[in-house]
Amino acid sequence: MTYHHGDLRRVLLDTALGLIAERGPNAVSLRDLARAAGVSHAAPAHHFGDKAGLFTAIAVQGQRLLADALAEELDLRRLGATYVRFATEHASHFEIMFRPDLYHRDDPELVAAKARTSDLLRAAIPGDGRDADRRVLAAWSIAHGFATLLRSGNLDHLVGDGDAEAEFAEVAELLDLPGPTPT
Amino acid sequence: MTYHHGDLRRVLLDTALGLIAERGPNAVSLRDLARAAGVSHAAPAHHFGDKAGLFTAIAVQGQRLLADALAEELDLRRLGATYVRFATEHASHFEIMFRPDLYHRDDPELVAAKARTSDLLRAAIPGDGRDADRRVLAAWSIAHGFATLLRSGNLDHLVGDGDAEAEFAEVAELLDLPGPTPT
DNA sequence: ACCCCTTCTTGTCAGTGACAAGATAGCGGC
DNA sequence: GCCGCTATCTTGTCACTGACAAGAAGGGGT
Repeated sequence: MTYHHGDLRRVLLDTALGLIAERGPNAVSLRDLARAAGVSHAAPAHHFGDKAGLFTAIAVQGQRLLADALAEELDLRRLGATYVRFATEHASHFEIMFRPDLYHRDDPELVAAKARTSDLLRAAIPGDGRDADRRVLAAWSIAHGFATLLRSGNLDHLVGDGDAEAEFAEVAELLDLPGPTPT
Repeated sequence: MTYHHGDLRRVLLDTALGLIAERGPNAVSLRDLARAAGVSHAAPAHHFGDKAGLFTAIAVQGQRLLADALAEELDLRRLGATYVRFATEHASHFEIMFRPDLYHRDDPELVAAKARTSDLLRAAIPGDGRDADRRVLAAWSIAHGFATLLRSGNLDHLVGDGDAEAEFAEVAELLDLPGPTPT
């Protein structure tokens, strides 16, 4: 229990997410993390190899969570809202996921998780020509842009506090996308 | 010339932009910057006070450049393309501007520059009701999302190398926005 | 000639990430 | 019951970083 509690990796990940939520990724040090988890300053390095390794693990977890969330939404027009909700509910994950300079971009697990997310997005749009690609691009861009601007505090004067998701739903209506399986 | 060349601040800013372009903002240290500029390790601190102060100066410069670029484009539908072009041409600035954790968010100069950019965006959309707000939001989101996803390497399989701006122009057509001054 | 302010330097300190080497615990084989 | 083996975690150390303090160099005004 004391030396080998076997759960350290999970504890470290959870603790790291908490620290990131408080202070942002830049202000998190491996030593802070170790202190917060009550272990020695080199324990994190063993599990993640690197500081980038820690963030890689978080990015992988985030991609999987995002894919899971997207997989449950069938209506294309609501997919964007799901994306925005993910960005607010899993802010720490989202924060890391789109900062490739923080983690190991070519980690196999990460690449796989990312591919799954990307495939889900792609599959949500009917058709497979360049037009369909553009629709994927447009839908992803508007959702990602909204979520990112929101997180960086650039929309404070345009969007209220709790209703970000609802606000986005109305914004997304300006985008010309097909409804749910109109066949 | 040697001791007081009076241009150090500008030189440091330019050098910093170069370093950021090479290695990203996280990998830039004040001491690297000082070395690259050929001055002592504390010289940057004098001009910018802080590491965050350096990034604040870059963010201010970026906001002004962006505002200038946007001010020259009258056609609303091309505003997004201008935004995307700015993000690729001034990648280092863009990178910093939307990382509030890196700089002093409440710097007066920064707030002013940001307000000018925001006003320009706002003024480009006719009307002033909630509908107009939503159009601003939609246009900004899709441009920002596209630019951000592009920069983070998430669109590599969807968008070619040099034609990002053209590709975005086509994507943006899916957005329902009024043409240039349809009065 | 003097003062004063800005600009830049030298010196120093705690904190950080990475690495090396050692300690501890659990587990299978015999 | 004991021996090794390996994964897990600790202790010790190093170069580097950001921040700060104190001082030197230059320039302008009077």
